[in-house]
Amino acid sequence: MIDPALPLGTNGDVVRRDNLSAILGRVHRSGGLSRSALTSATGLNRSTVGALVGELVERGLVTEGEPEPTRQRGRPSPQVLPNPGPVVIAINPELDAVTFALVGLGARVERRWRREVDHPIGPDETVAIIVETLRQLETELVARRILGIGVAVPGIVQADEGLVRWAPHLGWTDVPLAALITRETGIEAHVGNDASLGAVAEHLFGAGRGVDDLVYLNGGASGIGGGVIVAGRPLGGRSGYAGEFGHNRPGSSDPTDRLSTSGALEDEANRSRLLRAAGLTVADEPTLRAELTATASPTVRAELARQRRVLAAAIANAINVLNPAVVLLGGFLAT
Amino acid sequence: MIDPALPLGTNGDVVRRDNLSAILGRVHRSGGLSRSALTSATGLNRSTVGALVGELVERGLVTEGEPEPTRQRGRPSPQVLPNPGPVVIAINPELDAVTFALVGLGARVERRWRREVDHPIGPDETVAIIVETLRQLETELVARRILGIGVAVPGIVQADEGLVRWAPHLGWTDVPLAALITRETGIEAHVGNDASLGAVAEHLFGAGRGVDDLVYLNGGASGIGGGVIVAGRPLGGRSGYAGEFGHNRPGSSDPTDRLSTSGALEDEANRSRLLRAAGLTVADEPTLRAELTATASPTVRAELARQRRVLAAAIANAINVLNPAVVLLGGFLAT
DNA sequence: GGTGATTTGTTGACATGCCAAACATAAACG
DNA sequence: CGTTTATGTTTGGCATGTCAACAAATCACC
Repeated sequence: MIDPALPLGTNGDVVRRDNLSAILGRVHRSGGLSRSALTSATGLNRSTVGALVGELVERGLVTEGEPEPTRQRGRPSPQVLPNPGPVVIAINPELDAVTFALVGLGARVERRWRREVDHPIGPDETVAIIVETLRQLETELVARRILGIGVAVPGIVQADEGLVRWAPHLGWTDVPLAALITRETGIEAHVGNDASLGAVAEHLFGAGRGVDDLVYLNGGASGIGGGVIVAGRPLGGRSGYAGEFGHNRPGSSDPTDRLSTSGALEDEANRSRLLRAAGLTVADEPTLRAELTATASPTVRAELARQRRVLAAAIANAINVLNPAVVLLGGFLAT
Repeated sequence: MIDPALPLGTNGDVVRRDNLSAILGRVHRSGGLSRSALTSATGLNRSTVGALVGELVERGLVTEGEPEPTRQRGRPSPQVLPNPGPVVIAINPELDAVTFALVGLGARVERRWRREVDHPIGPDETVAIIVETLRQLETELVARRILGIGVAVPGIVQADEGLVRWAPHLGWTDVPLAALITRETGIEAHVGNDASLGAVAEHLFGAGRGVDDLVYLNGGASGIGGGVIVAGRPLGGRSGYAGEFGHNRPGSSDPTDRLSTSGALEDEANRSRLLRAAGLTVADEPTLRAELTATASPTVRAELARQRRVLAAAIANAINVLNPAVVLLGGFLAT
């Protein structure tokens, strides 16, 4: 009883789940691969892989297809493909709209749509929109198997509890979002920080594929969010609040780099400062980008250079502490 | 073959090793606990725990002792104690001395001694000192079972390869230290960064006991080292270089807080600045501490306050990113 | 086109490790 | 001193992965 969080013992069931998960995970991430590839990738026995794949087929999670024509000798190995049936629903509530996506195994985005909103919406209204949207899709969804709902929230989230602690952008505080959604829809729901989930996505399917230690910084309209992958797993911290790079105060060699009183990264380097410097009021990302690359204005270029310096200092700090293999920038930071 | 670092499959052997390790780890960390406590802590079956403990007894790693008198009903459960026989040798090479310790299971430090050196020593000389010291202890050690050697190096270390990449303090570069030691002594050797290992120690036995997410900062004579525990495991980063807080440049609200050109934490907050402010040239930790607490000099107090601010900014950054449950300070930082 | 080499799926025997249940043991309670 | 309770011990059973032998499917070579 000294340390309840210490690793527990392992028993047979755990092994099976582990191996099923290893197989399914690989199929999901690769979008389909041969059984023999699975055998060598997992280090398991041929017969074991056969049994595991069989179980996944039975459960309707994968299908086996024709072997890919290969120029190799030997008996061809059938492709193990993600079953197109089961889907999850991905939801991203933002200030101006709620975005939905229907995602199948293999990370295939089947559909994607937005529900615009003309005013900031609270949790209840968000859940109502979700319920309504699902109802509209009922005929389509009834034939499918819905595995779950995942919500990416711009704010501080306690993922294991499904709790939105604080989403300043949306004006939410202490919302048990996962529980609310599950109650109204009957579907298992999970909640996460948008930037953390972005980091996971980049790690599994994006630019950080195959890299087990990465830092992901995403510049949104209202701030800078971050996600960290450590040893292939998302960095959560004590209660899942990790990755708040935006509130960091990076040191810079030039005091004039500092414009805000706080000195926090997201106060120094942000989109609205760029817009202001460029003389724009509102602009989507491509427009802003074009303006910034085209301009010859020394003011704009200076502001760009300043933000780059601040950002670089913040990233340098992160690299010192986390030693990631790559640092990925998203949103306006990419610009 | 998409991602070789992904989790492999699990088979029977892994389960057994895992469970033996779970039991031994708990006994080691607690210094001894009852079999029934092990059962509930691991979640394994009574009979399984019995078998596992039996195997560990057979291997000479634990012993079973008299049950502790308890006021409970029921058959008393025997204590599972670390076997005092096997030991590891802990080594910490520093600028002025090499420190050795003989540590048994249960983290009992049996002996500890220093070999002073009057000049900076290279890797070969260090290994020679180790060999010589072991030879002196031969009569004592021959009866014991030496499980391994662990070296805590002040510098950047690639732990999995046993490689010291860069130890500026010692002047070492790219030293395959573990291999050298193993070659000369025939004993399995492991190498790690001193601050990282310090973090692990605090996590398992010290102030961070029972806490799975912590940051440990250690102020030494020549800089600031850091170690991070994430989800109960040391944070390594891509190649084990993580935790270099000392090179971070924290932002501060007051530009006058910045004295060095680099702005790096260990250039701003360090021991020699404190010594200089206090008007001392050399002092051990207690002396310095006494001087600092006793003094009323405004210069000294200002310097203390300044270092505190810089340190606080650095820690705040770390908290934002890592969300640890605790931050531990060691060395002069504690002062 | 046929034959052999090669790779991989399939099947059944086997080993291993954990669990569950029945029993044994040792303490506290009344 | 019997009952209750907690826990060690033993036995049998079950799940799971491995191994070896065999079958199937492809390529290479003649």
